[in-house]
Amino acid sequence: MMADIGAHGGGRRVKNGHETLAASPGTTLAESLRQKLEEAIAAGHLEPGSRLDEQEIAQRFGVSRTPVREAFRLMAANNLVELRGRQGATVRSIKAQALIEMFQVMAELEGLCARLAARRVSQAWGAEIGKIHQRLVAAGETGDIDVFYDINQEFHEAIYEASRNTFLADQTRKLRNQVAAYRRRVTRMPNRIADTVREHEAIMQAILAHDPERAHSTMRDHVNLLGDNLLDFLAAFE
Amino acid sequence: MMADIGAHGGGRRVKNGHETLAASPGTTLAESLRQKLEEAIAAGHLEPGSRLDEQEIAQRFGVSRTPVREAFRLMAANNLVELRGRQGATVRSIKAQALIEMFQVMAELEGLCARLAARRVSQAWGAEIGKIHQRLVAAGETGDIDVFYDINQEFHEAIYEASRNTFLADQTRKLRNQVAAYRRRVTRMPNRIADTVREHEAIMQAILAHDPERAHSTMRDHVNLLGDNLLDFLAAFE
DNA sequence: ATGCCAATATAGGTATACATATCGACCCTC
DNA sequence: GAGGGTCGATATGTATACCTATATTGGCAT
Repeated sequence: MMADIGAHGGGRRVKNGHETLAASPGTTLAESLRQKLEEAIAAGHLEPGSRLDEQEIAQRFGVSRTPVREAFRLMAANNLVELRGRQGATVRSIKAQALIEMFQVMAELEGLCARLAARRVSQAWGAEIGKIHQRLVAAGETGDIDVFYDINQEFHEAIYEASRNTFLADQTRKLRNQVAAYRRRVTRMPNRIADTVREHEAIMQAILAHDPERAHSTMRDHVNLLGDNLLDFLAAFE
Repeated sequence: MMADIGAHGGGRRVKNGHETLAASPGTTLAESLRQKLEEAIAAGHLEPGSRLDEQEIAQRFGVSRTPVREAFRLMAANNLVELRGRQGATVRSIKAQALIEMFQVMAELEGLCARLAARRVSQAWGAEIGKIHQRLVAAGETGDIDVFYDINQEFHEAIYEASRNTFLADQTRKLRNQVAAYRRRVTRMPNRIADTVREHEAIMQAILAHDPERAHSTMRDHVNLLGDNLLDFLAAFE
């Protein structure tokens, strides 16, 4: 079922109770749609495997089919939807095997981020990541899963940036985005929060100690563990 | 300038001396266009930075603007063209800094391919890669640069496959494709052919010896060296 | 002469109309 | 009664017409 994707955001409101869509000049409808839909997928409002009906979405946002189609093409290239010619678009459903493969790559890329970060970080960055980590710990104690998830994301994002390799950061972000729909579920697993905090500490120490190899391996292990947890989680369902 | 992109390929020929376009059923015009254009870019027929005019291309292939636009969107997501809203599409021009970053990632990904390959390859694969390598050596001696380039590609492709991680293989292929337009030029550099042969031998030995770490490092070095050469080459021009 | 503003042209963005392939339902046959 | 084939509905793929934003060029003012 398609929940109320994009119910916030303040653009023009179109006539018949349609969803709103940012209409900032310089931006295009297709791009706005892509953002909205990707958010909806990442947030789990659009189930993997569910069909994306061009007309329905066009009506929902009060636009024609053309920008909707273009948004689909954009997302297809991000591996977020599958386009099977003449058979419509579906939210990409990732099989366990594919997830294993993706985590293997992601572990390597995030590991590279950490390695580069270890070589390049400044003192100021150390203070910043420290603050993020403190907030993560706090959220862990509160038990607010959604907040924890977001701060966790911030932590990794900070390391992407610290790698000072924008291409690498982009690639890693994209990949992270692809598995986001699945990843979110894992946060709710028994020891995941405590483990995450501990693993983040190890990563942080390695980076701040300017130890590239240790930064690499701790980060890689962290991502792989998450992947393992995710697979356990999926296995429990099917 | 736009050379004779897609002058070969045997689909229906459209009325007014247009380019041909494969019309295999089950495939879409947008997809066919994407392939043609990506080939043209990789082959260097479309210079980085050159403008892609929707109407011109539509006319050239005898289709409407719609599939052309969709092909652009598809390619944009592959990072092969840049779409600046309302300002048309251009073949992506990669700056030296970006190339450095991309090679850093590519080295890691190809390294991972090699590492996995070392763990997984069979005896049969060893024979096959050996044959490819022999052909590479032969082409090197002949001095046929284009053939050498293609066989070189085959060698790497064989390792992608051997990693048995289709996602990784896809990612690596895509990345390779993105720098293809630049990469081709490097093959013509003084010692590149001899170096390539030597480096490939080291990689091959490591993989066949089932030594993951050595496979990783030799491959990583190989890619990094190529990147360095490419940067030298570019530096000589600007 | 140079710089800024405005008007116009061009081309990308969007909407809609049309063609065609796929899927499902219903009927006929075995 | 079951299975297959055909016909029709629906949605995707494509074409085209229209709208609007951006760029360019020319004129005017400083």
